[in-house]
Amino acid sequence: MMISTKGRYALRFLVDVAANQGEGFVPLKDTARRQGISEKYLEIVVKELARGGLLEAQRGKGGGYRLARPPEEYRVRDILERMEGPLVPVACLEPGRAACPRKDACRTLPLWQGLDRVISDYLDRFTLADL
Amino acid sequence: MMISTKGRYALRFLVDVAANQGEGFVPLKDTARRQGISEKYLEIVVKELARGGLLEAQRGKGGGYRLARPPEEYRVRDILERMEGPLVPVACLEPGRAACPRKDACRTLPLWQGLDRVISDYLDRFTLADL
DNA sequence: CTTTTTTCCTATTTTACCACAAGGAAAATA
DNA sequence: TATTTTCCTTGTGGTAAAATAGGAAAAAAG
Repeated sequence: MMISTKGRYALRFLVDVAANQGEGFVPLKDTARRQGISEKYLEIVVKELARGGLLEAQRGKGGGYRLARPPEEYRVRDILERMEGPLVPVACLEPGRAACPRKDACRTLPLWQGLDRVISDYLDRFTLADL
Repeated sequence: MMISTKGRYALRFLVDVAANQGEGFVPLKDTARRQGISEKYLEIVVKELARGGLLEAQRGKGGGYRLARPPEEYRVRDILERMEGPLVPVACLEPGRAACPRKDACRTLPLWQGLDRVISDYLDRFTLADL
């Protein structure tokens, strides 16, 4: 599996907030109920989004979350990478990794590079506004 | 990560066998050495390929493995799915799974279906002969 | 028939991550 | 001051990845 609940919930949360924020803030509790996601677990996910500057938070009564920017500025790939780490399909393509000693002779490397490319390109074509 | 060492090793093993089988069998030990893979672990991977009919095995001296068919009849996707299970990017697309109750309202489902499509299409374009 | 080479089989281990659950502290509003 | 919300820490049960260990069974060569 490439995308865990962390990434999927993050996306669903953002879409829900985008759809339900008028001028104010959307409390996590409401989204959790609407989306049928465990409140406590969603907290973990959302906190990560807030730390990444994707969400603005407001505590206390009338508080909650809202998008930090307009929906069309959220690339799906950025959201997912924040939660999942790099979305490479195989370990040998991970950034910041010592180059594989067989990289020049490896018959399969080009295959993985192509796959990585295809996935990245696809996910770059979508923003929150498209959902 | 989408593809684990199981899938990657399987592919490398098959490529190595294809390249090194003349008329006879290629012993696992040799491939393990050439590819720098743990012999014992590679056994597990290869046994799965043999059970799936992708390889023919011969025990004893002069034995080893060879391809059951010509290289161009091995689709990369089939090889990987044998080792990894279904290659879907998210759990909700797993075959034989109860349909998600929100599937009609889900804003993100089409995104995942498209991603799944893109990945499958890419991996269907390659066979062992291409590597 | 014995030795060597190879695949075949079962079990165990280590490590890491996933998907939560629990309980409260701190802030903000009414 | 009471209530609502986010924030923070900690624990937990399950599952999978990536091996490792130790031998049994077959096949060929001597």
